[in-house]
Amino acid sequence: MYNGTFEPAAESKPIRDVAYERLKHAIITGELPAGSRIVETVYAEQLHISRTPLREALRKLERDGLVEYVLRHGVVVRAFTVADIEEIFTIRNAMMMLILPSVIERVSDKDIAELRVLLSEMDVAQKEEDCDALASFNRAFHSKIEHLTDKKRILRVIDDQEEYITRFSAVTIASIVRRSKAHQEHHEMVDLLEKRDLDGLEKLMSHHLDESKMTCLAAVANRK
Amino acid sequence: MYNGTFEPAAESKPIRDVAYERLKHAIITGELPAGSRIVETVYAEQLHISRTPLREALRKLERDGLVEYVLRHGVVVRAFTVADIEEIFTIRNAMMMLILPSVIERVSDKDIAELRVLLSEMDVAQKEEDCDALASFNRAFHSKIEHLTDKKRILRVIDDQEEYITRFSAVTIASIVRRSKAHQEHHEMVDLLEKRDLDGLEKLMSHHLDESKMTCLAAVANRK
DNA sequence: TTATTCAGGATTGGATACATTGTACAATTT
DNA sequence: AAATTGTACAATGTATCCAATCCTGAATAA
Repeated sequence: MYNGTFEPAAESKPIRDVAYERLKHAIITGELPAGSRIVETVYAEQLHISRTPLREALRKLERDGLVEYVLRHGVVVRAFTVADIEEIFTIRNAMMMLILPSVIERVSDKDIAELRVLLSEMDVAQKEEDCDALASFNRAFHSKIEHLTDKKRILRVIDDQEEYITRFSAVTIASIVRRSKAHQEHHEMVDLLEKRDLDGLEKLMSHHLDESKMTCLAAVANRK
Repeated sequence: MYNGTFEPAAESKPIRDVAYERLKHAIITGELPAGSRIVETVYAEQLHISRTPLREALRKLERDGLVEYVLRHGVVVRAFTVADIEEIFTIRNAMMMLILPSVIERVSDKDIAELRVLLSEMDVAQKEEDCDALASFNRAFHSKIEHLTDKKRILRVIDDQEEYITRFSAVTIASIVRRSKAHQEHHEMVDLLEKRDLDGLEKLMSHHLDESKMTCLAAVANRK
């Protein structure tokens, strides 16, 4: 009888997925700015992999719309215009309204308790003005709420769109005024969730996303 | 002086894209039913290509959500549940409402004339009960209207969702009652477009998509 | 009979080699 | 000098090769 421990069975992701995530992260954070050309041989070498898995990763990024494939020229990181940001938030807002009923319906007291824990961590980050921490907490907070839905496909659309704007989240959070207001709204959201107040949550969330969009647009416009 | 004709410069797509489209088509039409395993060597041979481009095509399908990747087992065609169809139509409807204002704003008399040409072709197909032709005309009709918008990202979401339900369009059109009603509504849509009646178009489109959803759901439920 | 082991084939993961295409720039021609 | 051609280099497109893993099923042991 085998009495040892089970090895995690080398549940390693394929290397192509590692490459995919690394590249995606680089694009989203702006490390790879729009217009950058991704030359296969260069990045294969840099990631210490061969071209085959790297190319598979590029094909995924292509379908994500993060890079553009130019016939026989390879891929180039795509640019984001103000119109893009506008649309992304529009989509996100509309999709959010579609899932909120199911979120209210499915949220448990345990979920709310967990959200409150997150909020208290965010309180600290807010007080200490730790924008990096706040950015990732924000994302976790919204993600947690969204994932309460059972509408997998709508959720996927939201997730996709959010990925696009992650690259701007740092910029958005830099605004002190908005940061404090948003933080307050996050608290209100959990209160409304606890009360199962769909109407109130819809209004607040819609407002919250609109404000976020405005700040984002302003920040991006300023940067130019 | 060169006086001949210009060759189309062999603007051939990469083989991986051909493979991608072929496989996508096979999945969408149901030729490759849900649950089918796609073995790389088998399909590479069948398409007379090597595994490399085929794998790139599979990675695209993976991001499309049409196939599922199982660790070290390759890809399997994903199944569609009733809930999926429900969500797909919900997304499509919501996104449609978001672009209609821009559609009304941008539609030209030339566009309307072209839509009427399409409609007259659809009249014939409708009269002759040529469901295949009607299915592709339907798609072309809706596609033409949607593409009048300048909201590229929202359009992309719509297109993505529509791709998913293409596999059911034949089923939907099979319903004689719905077919005739839908055909009539298509005529009304162009009338409303011509009048630039946003309100009317929103109502009609929303109703149209709802009816389409119902028929689709009924057809799929029956098939089991 | 039933459980187990182990060999062999099948399949995916990844790397490498070769082919094709495109680009840059120098050489040449007008 | 301007335009054109040619050539070398660089990058992508595709095929093939090898390794690692998984599955199957026969052979064997309990």
